[in-house]
Amino acid sequence: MAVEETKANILDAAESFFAEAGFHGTSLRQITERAGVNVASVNYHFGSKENLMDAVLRRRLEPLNAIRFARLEAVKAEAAEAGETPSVRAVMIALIDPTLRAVVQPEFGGFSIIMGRIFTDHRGAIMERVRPLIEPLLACYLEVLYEALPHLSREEVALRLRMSLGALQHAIHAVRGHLTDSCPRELVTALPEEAVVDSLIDFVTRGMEGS
Amino acid sequence: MAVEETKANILDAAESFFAEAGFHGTSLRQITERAGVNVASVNYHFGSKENLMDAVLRRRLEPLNAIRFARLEAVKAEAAEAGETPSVRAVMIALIDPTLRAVVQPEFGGFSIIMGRIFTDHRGAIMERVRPLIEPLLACYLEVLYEALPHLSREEVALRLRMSLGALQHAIHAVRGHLTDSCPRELVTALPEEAVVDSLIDFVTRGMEGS
DNA sequence: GTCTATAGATTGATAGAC
DNA sequence: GTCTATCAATCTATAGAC
Repeated sequence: MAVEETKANILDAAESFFAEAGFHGTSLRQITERAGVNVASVNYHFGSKENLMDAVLRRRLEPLNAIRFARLEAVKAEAAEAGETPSVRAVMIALIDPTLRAVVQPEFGGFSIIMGRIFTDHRGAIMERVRPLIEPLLACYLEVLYEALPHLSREEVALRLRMSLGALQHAIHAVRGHLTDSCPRELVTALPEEAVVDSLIDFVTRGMEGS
Repeated sequence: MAVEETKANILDAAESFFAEAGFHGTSLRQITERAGVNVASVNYHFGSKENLMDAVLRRRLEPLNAIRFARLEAVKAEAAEAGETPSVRAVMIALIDPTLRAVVQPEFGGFSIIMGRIFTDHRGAIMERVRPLIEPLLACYLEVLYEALPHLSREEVALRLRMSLGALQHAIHAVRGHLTDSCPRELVTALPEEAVVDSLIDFVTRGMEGS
């Protein structure tokens, strides 16, 4: 088996198990068995279980963040060309649209579940390793939102962004739950992906802009 | 040591460890050591580690849910007396106000972190055990919201409630992060509890009511 | 009810043959 | 690069003295 294929198989298996049972709830033996590789290969290719989790996250987050940065730059450029400040709605679309669309792709497996869990994990070594992947992105979006909402305090804008991220996270779970398996009935949406994207963007735009 | 005191000490220690490292990331030895009790006492008093988690959750959720049910009933009664349907805002206050106020109390320890993690866990034995504590409450709130928003489809209302719960969850983390320890800077709010409650209620009311 | 001691299984990581 | 074998540590749960 080619090296990259072996690594990809390990990453796929790890992603699904970490989503299902969490980092501590998953053993390397489960991962290597599902990946069809040897027990020792995780430590050979990744160094440790923790490094493996890091690789699982980076594989998805780095390309996704590149897109989200680019989308924000495009919004800023377009507004600058018109001599205006970007609209709140345009900024939120730049953040939400690529995120939700990426995350519902089947190959993203349990990534959204892992991220959702990490996002509510304030402690632990893993959060420390994801933080540098998230903070710069949020900082860029916040800068633009401060300009777009000059009548609000920075604290208020940051809190509203945080609440919007919560809405995004749960919307993702609502759609993904629909795609995957057993969920509390009330928490799964029967709406198609398109409808959820639209509803979410309207929801957070109203939330960000109000009063 | 009195029995109830022993059990309470175990529950306190378990709550903080489960919040810090998760269910699988916590050992009974860590819990019993912090609680100042014997290793065997968990199995004596609770039967198993999983039952202990169940008890940790019930201790907080059952009284909190009783309050949230009562608050909803009060809103319904008040509206019925005036011959109207309850306002969306009143319903969201009934849900959010007691939740956020309970959860920021110091004795609630890591409960909000545990709940946040479970809420994004669609699988696993623990979710199965929490579900009956959550679903009936959501169902009651949804019934009232359907009436208050008759121009929207039921799917749309349910999705919006879910997104509001996401906003609530992240608002809780924003305040609690402020009260506790290291968090990503952007994700912690410097605003006082009162301001967060107000901002959150405005945010979700706008989100639920729009278009 | 609380304790010590331990069974029995599983873990992450590594050493060394091929 | 992949394998087997294994180490040393850790885990949950329980048995039995007090």
